[in-house]
Amino acid sequence: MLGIAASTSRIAKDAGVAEGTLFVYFASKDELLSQLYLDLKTDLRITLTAGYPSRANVEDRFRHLWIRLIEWRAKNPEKREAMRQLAVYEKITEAKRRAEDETCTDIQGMIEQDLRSGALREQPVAFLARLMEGLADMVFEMTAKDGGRLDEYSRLGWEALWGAISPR
Amino acid sequence: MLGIAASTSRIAKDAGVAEGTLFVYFASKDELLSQLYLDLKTDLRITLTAGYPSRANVEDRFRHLWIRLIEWRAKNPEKREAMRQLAVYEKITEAKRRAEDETCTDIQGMIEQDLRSGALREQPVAFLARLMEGLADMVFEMTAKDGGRLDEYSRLGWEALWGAISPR
Amino acid sequence: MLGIAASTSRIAKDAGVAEGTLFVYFASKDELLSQLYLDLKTDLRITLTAGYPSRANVEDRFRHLWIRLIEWRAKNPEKREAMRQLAVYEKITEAKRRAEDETCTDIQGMIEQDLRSGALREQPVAFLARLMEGLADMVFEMTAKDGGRLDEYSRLGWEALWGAISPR
Amino acid sequence: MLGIAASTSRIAKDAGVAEGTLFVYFASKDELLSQLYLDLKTDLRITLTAGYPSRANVEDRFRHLWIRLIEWRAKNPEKREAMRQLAVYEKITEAKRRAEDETCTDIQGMIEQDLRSGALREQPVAFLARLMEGLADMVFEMTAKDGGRLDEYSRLGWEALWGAISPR
DNA sequence: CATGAATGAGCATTCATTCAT
DNA sequence: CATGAATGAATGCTCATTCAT
Repeated sequence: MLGIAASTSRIAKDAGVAEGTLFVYFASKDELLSQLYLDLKTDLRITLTAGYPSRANVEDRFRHLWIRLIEWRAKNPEKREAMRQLAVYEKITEAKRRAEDETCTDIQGMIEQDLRSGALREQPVAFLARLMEGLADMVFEMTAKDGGRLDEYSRLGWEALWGAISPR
Repeated sequence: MLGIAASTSRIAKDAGVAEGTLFVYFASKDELLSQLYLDLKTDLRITLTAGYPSRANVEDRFRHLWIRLIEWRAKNPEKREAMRQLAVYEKITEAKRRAEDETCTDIQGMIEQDLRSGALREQPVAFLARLMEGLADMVFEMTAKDGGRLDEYSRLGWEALWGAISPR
Repeated sequence: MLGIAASTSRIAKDAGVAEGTLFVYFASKDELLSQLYLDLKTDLRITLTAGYPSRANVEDRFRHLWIRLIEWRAKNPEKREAMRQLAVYEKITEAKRRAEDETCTDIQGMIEQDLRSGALREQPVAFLARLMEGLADMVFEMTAKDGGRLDEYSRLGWEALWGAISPR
Repeated sequence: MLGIAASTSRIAKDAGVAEGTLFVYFASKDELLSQLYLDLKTDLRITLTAGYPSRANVEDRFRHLWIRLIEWRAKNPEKREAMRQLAVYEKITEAKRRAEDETCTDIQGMIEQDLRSGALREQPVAFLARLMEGLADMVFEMTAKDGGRLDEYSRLGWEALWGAISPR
């Protein structure tokens, strides 16, 4: 497992190194988890950004981000689970702040124009970013409960997202 | 702290009882946490339901729920933090299922009519409930970061929520 | 279970009294166990003594004791198990000493004459008593392993016993 | 103490290692106790076997085993006490089975011929092995009570043993 | 006397971290 | 730098014992 619960010995074994080696590179387990969190976030950001249709209209551009986000989670359930656990782990606050800064900077560049032009409801970028995450969470939770139908819930999530961020 | 991370000895001390006393009432720590989760959820549900304006239009009725939800969290930050941690704790699944059932049944009664009449976008009740929760999370996270301005973010959250659940 | 491992709460429940009541009658668990040990030993001694054929020859008299002993164990496996556990429990030494005194006094009366007349090999009564116990243990262990055949092993045990205590 | 009653922290302290170190080598306390039991049994078997006079007559050969057994116990009272406690501990059954198999295989080789030739009364090897053990127990118990005189009781024990296993 | 809720010392076990090699 | 054996503080849990009712 990639989560907090994994012991350092387990992590070391999975990584194919000795237990002590971990502490050559990370001063503590929390530092290791911080780095893991940052890596996961970077991995996700790269995925979202790749092939971003800069020239499309705002709805299509957001739909692109949404679809990529759903795909990434569908393909990397264990990474998502790890992120979910790390997100509520208090001892890596600094890493979370940095990760959010980076995510926001990324998205900021993509939508600055839209916010100014009124194509999106006025709102903080961080709020918008979290909204996407939260809705994606829901999509997968609902899917897990029903035992399938990801497409259906993905569409539902998109509608909620677009309704929430677009102007009336 | 009221969260998972708290050791039994810490919980006992906070509760003003001996460590062993905990296990007189709960067979295990997980059972204790399950009960805590159910209690917190019930506490919240009662708050939301109190004074519900059954006769108002759907938007006003939802705004009531939203405002109550924000108020509850503002007044009980430690309860909210506990719920957040418990929500990602896997060993109390059964308790979570029951809690959700109860929440959904509650809300179901309130909005069944609206879903049928088209006053709300068609969507699972569970989805809608989680959406409210998720948005409330965001409101407080943003507030915490900015160091205040709850009113502002509460309004922003409400707009996103209403945009997400009402028909276009 | 009647053994040491049983908790006081379990013992109390089995006895149909409240947990606290135990300590009205016994100052501590060890005292309770001591009394249990003495009671078990007395129970056994009574069984052995009942119907003792005082007038028979020494071999028949011992065979009587042996058969009774085997029967008691066969009928009361849980009592025997309790005694076995108590026998290696260090904190009830005093009770064990007393129990042995009583057992020996009993047997002493039965065989004093035989030891003096040379009908039995010269040996301490305690030794002889323990020999019977030890051989009975063996009989049941072997039987348990083989899954039956108590008669067979009982006969084997008797032969060993008689060989061990009778003069050459 | 080397027995079951000893806590892991006590065992660790006696062994001169940290508490955690114990669990590097043994998955659980029961595994530790199992290994301890096997080691003790092996230690004893080696002692008994060393210098066994294969060519002597059956009585002398058995007397050799008996004397060695008494000597081992006299020299290693704490080992004997540990074995006595472990013998009634149910959670190491597998270890006990293996230990007995090994002991019996050992003795079997020594006396197979004698059983067949009628130089020994017909009986299971396990029975015979336990008989020796039980008698040795008695010898030491009696000695402990009287405060000495091991020689005297050892002789008495031997006579009982030989009477019990040799043909009439 | 009888009760049983409350206690807290004690237990086996885990695991992040250290350090001699 | 890399290793992995050793560490010991911390954890969830048990249970003999106490004591107010």
